[in-house]
Amino acid sequence: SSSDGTDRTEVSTDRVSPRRYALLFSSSRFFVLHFRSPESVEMDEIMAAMVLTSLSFGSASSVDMECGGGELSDSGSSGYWSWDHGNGSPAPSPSVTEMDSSPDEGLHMELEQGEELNAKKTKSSFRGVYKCLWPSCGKVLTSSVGIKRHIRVLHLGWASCGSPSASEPQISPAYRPRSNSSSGPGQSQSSTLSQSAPSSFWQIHSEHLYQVGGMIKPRCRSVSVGEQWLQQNRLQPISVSPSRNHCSFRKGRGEAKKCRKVYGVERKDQWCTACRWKKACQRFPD
DNA sequence: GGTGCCGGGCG
DNA sequence: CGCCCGGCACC
Repeated sequence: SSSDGTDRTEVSTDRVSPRRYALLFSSSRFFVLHFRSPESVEMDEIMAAMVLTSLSFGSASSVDMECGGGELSDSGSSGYWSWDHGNGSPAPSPSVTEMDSSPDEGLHMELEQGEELNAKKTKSSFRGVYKCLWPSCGKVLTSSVGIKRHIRVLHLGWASCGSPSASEPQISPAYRPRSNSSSGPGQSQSSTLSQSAPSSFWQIHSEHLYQVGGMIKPRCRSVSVGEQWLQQNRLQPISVSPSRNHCSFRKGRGEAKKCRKVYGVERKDQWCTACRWKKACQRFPD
């Protein structure tokens, strides 16, 4: 459904602190500096998408403003966001909390020691000001939504947030940066979008999607039951052959005795209805 | 061949 | 939706 994307965006983190922004931005720089292959542009885009995704968690109201209210999607160039420092909107309170072992899944494992140091360095000069670390940009904004929009519009070239497939940002001409917004650095990069993603990023992204999807239990019963069965038997679900990893997967025989074995065919009237109807046994589930 | 049950048909 | 069954995979 089309609302999945936004739901997924709003779900998990309202606890991303400004420090987390700095971490993300610094990691962006990290990859920009270290990958100079032709795929670096793709990496930049995906990284920026991740940054945007995380930024959108920063303030719950910003998500609502964009996805719910629709101001952004309708008039992206209406100057809703402050493009310079003159707005006077209060900078986000730098409530720097210790980055504990909160379940931050993919993002956390991206941040390793070196980047962590870099992040701390960034954070020291990070007093409520958001600096775009896009290569050769360095735009400074005072609000998270501003920087978010900045990256989205200038560097990604897309502004809609309701796309169900977050991995496919689309270039929307209506949201191209205006001539007076800022002298467009990185415009040449925003013109080429690609579908392929570097494996590391893609793992994070797909894992996130997978985990979110896991909350919505798969409709196909044989998958979930099959996974339970596999876990009970200490087998790796990954070892399931790809030809039967979807709804066609048929779980193996469970160890539990079913109505047929317990009562026998001659006392079929004592079976559970599911067994009588040759469905999955409800009385003795695996 | 027995068993469990998915997929689908029927009323 | 209740009921039934063909057919398949597992044992």
